[in-house]
Amino acid sequence: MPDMSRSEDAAAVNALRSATMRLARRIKHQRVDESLSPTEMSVLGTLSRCGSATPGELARKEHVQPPSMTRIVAMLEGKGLVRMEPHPGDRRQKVVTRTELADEVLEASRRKRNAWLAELIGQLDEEDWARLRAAAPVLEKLAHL
Amino acid sequence: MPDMSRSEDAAAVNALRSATMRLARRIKHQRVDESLSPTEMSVLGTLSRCGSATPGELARKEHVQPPSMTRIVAMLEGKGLVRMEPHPGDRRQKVVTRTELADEVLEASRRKRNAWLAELIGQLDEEDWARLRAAAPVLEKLAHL
DNA sequence: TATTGTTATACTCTATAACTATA
DNA sequence: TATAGTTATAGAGTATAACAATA
Repeated sequence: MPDMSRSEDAAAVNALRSATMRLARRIKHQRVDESLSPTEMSVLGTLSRCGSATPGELARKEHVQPPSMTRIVAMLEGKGLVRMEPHPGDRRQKVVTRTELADEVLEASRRKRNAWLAELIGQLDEEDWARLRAAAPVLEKLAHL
Repeated sequence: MPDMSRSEDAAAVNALRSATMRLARRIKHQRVDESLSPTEMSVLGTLSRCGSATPGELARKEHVQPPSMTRIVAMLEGKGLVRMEPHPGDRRQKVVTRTELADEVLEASRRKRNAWLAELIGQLDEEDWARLRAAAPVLEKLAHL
């Protein structure tokens, strides 16, 4: 396991943190649909990963309070991006499912952001890109830990 | 230069984008001072990198409208985190400078986030960490392009 | 006349508290 | 009595429009 008492390692952690934050901020600016708030997009992303979910589950996953999720989900439903269905077996709950339109919006968003990032990466040399490519799966692992 | 027509490269770009966004979101949650908004912290970070700046410059760098920056800077001044001085040579403008207290807050924030990230990285094996360490400077380069 | 910064005002997003329906 | 979701209301953060001071 890595030993953070080494100062080069501490410096690498610092570089990683700072670069990740800054890069993420720039990626976030690349929005395909200005009419969807970041959280609304994020909810669609969560639904894409997890399939369907109840409003309560979504609120917990997005770190948002239940009343806020009520509003967000109602907005998404109004835009035709999710469907609300009764929960089978518990009539208090509801099930939120994304529509095909939502998949299209998500795909368009991914495409735009990937294109922007690819453009940026195009300015690196082969060696740097090879290092980045090797680290991509590690970053993914880290993001899911 | 990288060739994005290769599908493995496109997949790596996608992984990079998604992992960066998710990791950044988790780092952002590690806040040392709940009384400072993300943008306020960000302004302090900008002042730390660029030294002093006028409200107009800060508004452009933070992608915020001038009236919003007026409010933010006033808030930071009220908290003793920045000083406002007259601009030498143009009496319309002002110069915003961070205080020593701001440096302390920034340092504490960096420490907390680095510690959190180091903890996460501690769960990787040596090989993964070596890949990540090698990519850190490339990510930095990318974030500043 | 153009530019910098501010004031006044409105909108968006989210939170807390109180309520309804179901378990 | 506890839980899922909603309604009502308030607060934070940002935007646009109109204004003052200076270039």
